[in-house]
Amino acid sequence: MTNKSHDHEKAYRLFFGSLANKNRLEIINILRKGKKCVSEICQETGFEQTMVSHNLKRLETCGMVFVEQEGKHRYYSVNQETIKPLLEMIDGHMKKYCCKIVGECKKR
Amino acid sequence: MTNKSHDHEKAYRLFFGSLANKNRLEIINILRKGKKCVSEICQETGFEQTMVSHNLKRLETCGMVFVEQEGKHRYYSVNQETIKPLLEMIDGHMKKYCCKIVGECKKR
DNA sequence: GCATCATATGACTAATAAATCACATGACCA
DNA sequence: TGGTCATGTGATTTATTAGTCATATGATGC
Repeated sequence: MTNKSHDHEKAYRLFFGSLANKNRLEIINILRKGKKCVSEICQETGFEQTMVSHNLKRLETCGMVFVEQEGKHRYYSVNQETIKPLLEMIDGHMKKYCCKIVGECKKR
Repeated sequence: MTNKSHDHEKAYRLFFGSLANKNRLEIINILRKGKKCVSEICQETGFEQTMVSHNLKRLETCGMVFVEQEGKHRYYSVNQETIKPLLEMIDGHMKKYCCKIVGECKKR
């Protein structure tokens, strides 16, 4: 296939992979409640700063969160236009299928 | 935290992880175009049957696809109610951010 | 310009997930 | 009931990803 479709596929993979991770999931769920800077996220989660930064970068790369500098702090917030409704929609799906998923996993 | 919230988190992780993979992404995009059985998917993609089955199982576990038996064949189809609109919404996000994502990746 | 606080980055190791291989099951028909 | 076609499953190997450590950058105030 062309390079373009390869890039395209890679971007999708990166996008989904961004939330296929316990820590990033926790971070984005905190940000859903409102804008936060790195150190606030560290405090709220107990995570290491470097790990939080790495993960925020990934979320930012994928267009899931935006960042703005305020003095020495950098405030992160979820993309309200696309990601907020998307996450809500996924919550809807999960309301229906979460039990099933958990159940199937436990079988193994 | 409780077991319940742990399960919850695990289900989300599994859900997102399901599409964070080149092959499953290709499979679900084929299914978006219509119901297909395993061997048809193999033909269209050139993938091994066992790999396709493993991946379909994962998609099915997450409620992304449904399966129905027809003779010796098993036909898989995307969940029209929740997953179809979800994928369309993500396509919308990607239309805006795909270039950014690809770009950021290439820097490294 | 230097100290310090907040955050980012790169390289490496550790953890996780995916593909493959060998085999099992299940439907159908002779 | 035995053969074969379609698909599923478990175990192992291989590949990918994430977290950590050490260090860099960047803003602020003295």
